[in-house]
Amino acid sequence: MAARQQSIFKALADPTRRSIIRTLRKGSLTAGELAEQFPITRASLSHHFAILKAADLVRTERRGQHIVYSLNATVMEEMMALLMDLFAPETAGDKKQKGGGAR
Amino acid sequence: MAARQQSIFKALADPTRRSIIRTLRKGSLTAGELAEQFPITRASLSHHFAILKAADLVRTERRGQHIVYSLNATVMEEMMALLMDLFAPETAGDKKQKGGGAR
DNA sequence: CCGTAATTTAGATAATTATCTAAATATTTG
DNA sequence: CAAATATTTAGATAATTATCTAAATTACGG
Repeated sequence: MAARQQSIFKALADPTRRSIIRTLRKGSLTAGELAEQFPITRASLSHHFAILKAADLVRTERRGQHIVYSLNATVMEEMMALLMDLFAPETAGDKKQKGGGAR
Repeated sequence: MAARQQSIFKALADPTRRSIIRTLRKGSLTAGELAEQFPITRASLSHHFAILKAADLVRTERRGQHIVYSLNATVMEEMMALLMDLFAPETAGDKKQKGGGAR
C-alpha cells in the first residue's frame, strides 16, 4: 500500500512524465504519436511509460501493431486521497513512526 | 512557475520527506524534535528540510537556539491546483509542447 | 567571553535514475 | 514465411541525490 503511494509520487516527480500525462488528457495516443511530441528517443520514452504504468497512472491496450496509451480515469480520485493522507489533520489509520525510516 | 511545480513534486517524491510532512500535521516541531522521530542523522534531515523549504512546503522560525518547523498552511490548496493542472481536462492556460522537453 | 547545545554546511561516497545506442520482440502485409 | 513497422528490452554512461562524518555557525547561560 505504501509501495503504490511511492510509485505514484515517484512517477510524478519527473517533468517529462507529467508532460505525458498532460498530453494524454486530450485523449489516448499510441506510443509513436506520443513520441512525436517529445525530443527524446523512443527507448527513453518507453522507460517513462513503464514507470507510469507501474504506478497505474496510465493503461495500455494493443491495437494491431500499435500500443495505445490512456490516462487511468480513476487516478484523480486516488491522488486526492493521497493528498488528504499527506496533509489532512490526523486520520484514524495513522501510524506514528520512530525508527522505521520509510526508505 | 514551472520551477516551483517541479520543486514541489520533487520534494514529495521522497518517503522521508512525506513522513516529515505527516509528522508536522500534528503541530510544529523543532529540528531536534523531528530528528528524534527519524533514524537518519541530523545532517541528512537538514538536507531534507532544505528541500521542503525550497518548495515552500514548510516554514521555519528561529526560537532561541531552536529552529521551529511548521507546515505551510496554504499548501493543500496549491497541491489541489497542481493536480487540477495535471489531470483536469484542458484549461485555458495550457501550452502544447513539441521539442521543448520539460527538462 | 567560554563552553555547551542545536542546527546547518562542506565534502565524499554509494545508490538511483534518465538517457543513449543497439538488439530483440511482436504484428501486419505482400 | 520474409520484409517492414512499432515498441520494448539490454547494457552502458552521466547526472542526480540520499546519506554519512567532520567542521562551521548560531544562540544561550553562567
